[in-house]
Amino acid sequence: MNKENIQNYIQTTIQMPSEKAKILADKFELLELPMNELVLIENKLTKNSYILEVGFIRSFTLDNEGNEVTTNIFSPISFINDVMGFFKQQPATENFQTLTPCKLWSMSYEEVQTNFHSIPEFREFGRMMLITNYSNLKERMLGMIKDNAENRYLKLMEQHPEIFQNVPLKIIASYLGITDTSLSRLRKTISSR
Amino acid sequence: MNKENIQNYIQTTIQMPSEKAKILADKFELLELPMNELVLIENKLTKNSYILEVGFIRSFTLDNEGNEVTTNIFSPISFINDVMGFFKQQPATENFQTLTPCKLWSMSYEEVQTNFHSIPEFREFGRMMLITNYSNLKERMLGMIKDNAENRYLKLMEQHPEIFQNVPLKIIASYLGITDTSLSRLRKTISSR
DNA sequence: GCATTGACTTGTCAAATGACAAGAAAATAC
DNA sequence: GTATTTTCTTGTCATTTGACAAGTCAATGC
Repeated sequence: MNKENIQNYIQTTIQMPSEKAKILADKFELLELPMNELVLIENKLTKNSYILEVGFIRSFTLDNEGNEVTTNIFSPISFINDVMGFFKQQPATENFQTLTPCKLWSMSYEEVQTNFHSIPEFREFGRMMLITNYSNLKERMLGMIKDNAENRYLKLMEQHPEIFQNVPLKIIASYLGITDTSLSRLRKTISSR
Repeated sequence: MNKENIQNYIQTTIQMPSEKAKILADKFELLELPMNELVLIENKLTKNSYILEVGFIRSFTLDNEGNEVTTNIFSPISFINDVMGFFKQQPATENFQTLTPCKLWSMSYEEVQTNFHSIPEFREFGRMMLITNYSNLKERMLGMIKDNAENRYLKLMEQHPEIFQNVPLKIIASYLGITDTSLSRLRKTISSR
């Protein structure tokens, strides 16, 4: 089982000897999922943490009218978790769903706890995941406030072009905070100039 | 100098002996500010952390059209900081401004670092501030997605009625993501039924 | 191949919201 | 007290956006 990518991911997140990173990487278990599978479910306890090596995953929740709203789209390599729920061992506040067949690496809550205690580098890795997640959330929040839909679209296009090759536009629209109809019009306007 | 409130705040955040909480509280320095004063400034390094004991503070940033957008409104007792900037010692991503005369308790970055190392309870307190902040941000994000302006208004009214007694409606409107005009109409609609 | 399904685009219309301006009300300064 | 400034409300109008429906296109299943 080739865990080189995971090892690299861990190592680029937190500086550590590559043997240490290898030991950590070895603690994750392979999980392959088909398309449209739920990885985490809202209101259910989060039992595992995941690293996404291949494929695309989105998180979503329902608004008060019952419409699905995509809150995030993850491309490889990403740490996948309802961070808050996991760290506090509370139910997840969102659903996570595969958008393509996915190759994930999984670690159970108990395993995480054990490794937190015994491996300082892992603790540091976990802390960094929390901080990164917070950072991303804040940036997204500010983006939603500061930019209009067109700018959000252009930014996503620039920062994550791979998403447009792999994720349906209606999901992307929902992530951008607009309807698929509006996104379609937006794309038309942009391409016509 | 009466630091009872601060001591209580620390103690309700993290369980600890009251002597410990007293020691921590004693490390904060009093700072009294008039209305409309900037506490933290966007793109400047965050030198201090604050606890707000009396008064109201907002955080805001500018959107791409140059309009001020209020991202948060803090009532006492709150921990006031650009958490991410402070922990990473990067420039703040938002401005923080007093909306009324304020009584704050301040601790410098160096002091925080020292206490982090020497006092485990303080480290724990800091970690809890990060988590609380993250939680709030996420809840706000989901609220912005799930609720319409009216529901956001009603929620704020319910959870923080004191804000309506102390903060101009135009600031509240901006926080709710609508114009002051729309908020005014919203209030009219609500009160007329 | 054809049928079916889902994704995407486009048109029409309605509703929500913002921009702007004017005026009322409240707070503050003098 | 009055004057001045700021906040808040309200009206009008334009723009944006969504809801809904119809139709195109592409992928998949049989």
